[in-house]
Amino acid sequence: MAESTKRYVLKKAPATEESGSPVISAAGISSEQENAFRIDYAQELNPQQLTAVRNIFGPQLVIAGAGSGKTRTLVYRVSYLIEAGVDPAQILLMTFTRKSAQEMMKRASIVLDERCRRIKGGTFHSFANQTLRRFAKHLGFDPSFTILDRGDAEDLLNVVRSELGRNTNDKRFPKKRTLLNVLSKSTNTGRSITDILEDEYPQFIEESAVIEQLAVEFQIYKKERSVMDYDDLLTNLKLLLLENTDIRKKISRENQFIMIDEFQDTNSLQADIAEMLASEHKNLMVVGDDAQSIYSFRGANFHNIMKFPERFPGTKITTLEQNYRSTQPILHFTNAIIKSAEEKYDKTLFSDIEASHGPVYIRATNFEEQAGFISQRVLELHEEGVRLDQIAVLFRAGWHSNELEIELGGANIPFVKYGGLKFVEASHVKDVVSFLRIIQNEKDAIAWYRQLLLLEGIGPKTAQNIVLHVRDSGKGLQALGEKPFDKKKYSDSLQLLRIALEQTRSAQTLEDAVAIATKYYRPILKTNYEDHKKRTDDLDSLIRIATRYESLQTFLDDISLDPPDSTQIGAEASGSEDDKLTLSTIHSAKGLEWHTVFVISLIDGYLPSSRSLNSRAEIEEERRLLYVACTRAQRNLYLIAPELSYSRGFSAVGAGMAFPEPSRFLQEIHDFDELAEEWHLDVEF
DNA sequence: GGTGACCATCTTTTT
DNA sequence: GATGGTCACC
Repeated sequence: MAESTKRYVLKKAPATEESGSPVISAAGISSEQENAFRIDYAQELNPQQLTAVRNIFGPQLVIAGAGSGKTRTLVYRVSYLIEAGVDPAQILLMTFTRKSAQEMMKRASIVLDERCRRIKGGTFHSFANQTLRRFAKHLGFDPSFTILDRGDAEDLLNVVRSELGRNTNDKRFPKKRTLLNVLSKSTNTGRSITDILEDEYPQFIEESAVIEQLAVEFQIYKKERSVMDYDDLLTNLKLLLLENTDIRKKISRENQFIMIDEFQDTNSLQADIAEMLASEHKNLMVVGDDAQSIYSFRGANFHNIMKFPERFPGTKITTLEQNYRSTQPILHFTNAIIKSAEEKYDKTLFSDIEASHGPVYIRATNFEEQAGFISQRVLELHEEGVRLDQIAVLFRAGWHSNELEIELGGANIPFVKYGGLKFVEASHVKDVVSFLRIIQNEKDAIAWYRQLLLLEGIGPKTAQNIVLHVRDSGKGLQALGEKPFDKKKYSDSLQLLRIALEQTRSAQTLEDAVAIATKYYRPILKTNYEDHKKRTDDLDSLIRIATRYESLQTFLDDISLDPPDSTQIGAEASGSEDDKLTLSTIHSAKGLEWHTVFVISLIDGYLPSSRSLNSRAEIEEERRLLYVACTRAQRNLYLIAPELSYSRGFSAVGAGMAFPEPSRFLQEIHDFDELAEEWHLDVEF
């Protein structure tokens, strides 16, 4: 507002290093032993971190504030265990994404040696997947089961729904998306379907009996076809451990030391699994921060972390409060964000890192100006010697970066985007993947459907008949050429499909298999999609990704459980440039950090999202989201709130969105003016 | 039973 | 601005 003609200026950020940690004498457990260790843990870690590392037996809870060296602690604990003589294969490290597991293993092997790469690590889902493949038979599943992603699960649910006679014209019945939300929430929270309906979807309460039945049918359907959705991976693992004491004991003994990262984002189902995995030895360490709980929509409940000591009597609790990441002014600001939280466990982060400037707050006139400022500022920082991969732009939802992506494209600034729509979720990629899924699991009806519906002349009904025929005839693919399905309309294309499937199955390498699949698919792509030119590049990317895998199964598993990022693929193709700006949803930025962070579109309705205003709990989670975003910054933090947004037709918030207020979380900060400096932008013509 | 044109509805966030 | 659902016609 002030009529400032001064363009923004910024003093160079001091290139501060992490400060050294205090030393504490090695008391207790095995100091002679420790003396023989290659790493001087007392030298490398602060006292709290050291305590957490040395505590190797029994349950342990580590409350770790943002940037407090949580990863460092886990990494050193891994190496400590190995130095103490633990077989790396007996260490299980559960993390939120496979990427962070790999990152930790990498760091651990730098700290110690290659043995650290032999520990087991991954997400709950990937661990469940591996375990279930070993013991699938005990649950009546085929070990070559395929995994349904969200869309597949919804489609299958729709099939079941229509078989129950609730398909058309029924405005009173929830859509597949809602249905899956309800079922998923029920499994992930352990609450009954009726309970959830009453609470969140009262308009459908009358249908609760039907929905309960639908849930049962859905389970049967999936089992018959040897497919599991994300939730099944967890529930089936739990079931396996619960019903087979000998298997549970075996698995628990195989994993003598279990560590779980980001525990505030696990749900009770995952906590149950963790408990059973540790049942034989209780060597379970969980690490988390209640202030960073941002996954309650997936059934996570940050109270879980506080309940951990009740669940595991004798839990040792360690709190890490010193922050090694951000400057003190940034921490003053982030502490202020979380201070307004209704429910919090007091924890004030502090840092040794001084700085002359705090977070910067900017009101841009609109989204284009916001984008323009970022690209200009990024270029300047780059000039000053900050690598692009040390800069990130964070936002609430994937589409919030639309204008920015255009701007960056125009300014030739390379970037990767995380979160939002994924490469493998694009329909043409799913088409090819479903083709491959048929090879792995001939019973996978959803994959069959998808393939068959691509063929001219085949609709839902014929597709269903063909799938049933293939299953019941017992002749496998040969059945595709048989009697009722030799109609002229589609028999030729059906034969082409059969031949392609057979060729793919007998391919020597996975790469060949994917190449055959895409070759078969290319003409279909051309007729089905207007913009097939753009999409065809993705098929090449898929082949390239396949080269990294040995077996079809691991390839397909990773596609569902650890999918490659969409724009990363595009960027991979476009050049060798490694130094890229990061654009990311706040959720996907979890656990990461950058020299400079821009948090954009900080207006009410965006953050908090207009869809999260239904309850105090939801709003509080949005606040934590802002907290997570801001605590990613090491040296520079820019907060941007556009004054104008377009309300193009969609009426989620109505016309009021045209002149949005800055995020309420910013407005709630009392000393905002002292904690952040405001810059005014001047556009030069 | 399949197709295609028209309409509505959304889009958080992730395994 | 895409995707899904509905309806009328083949």
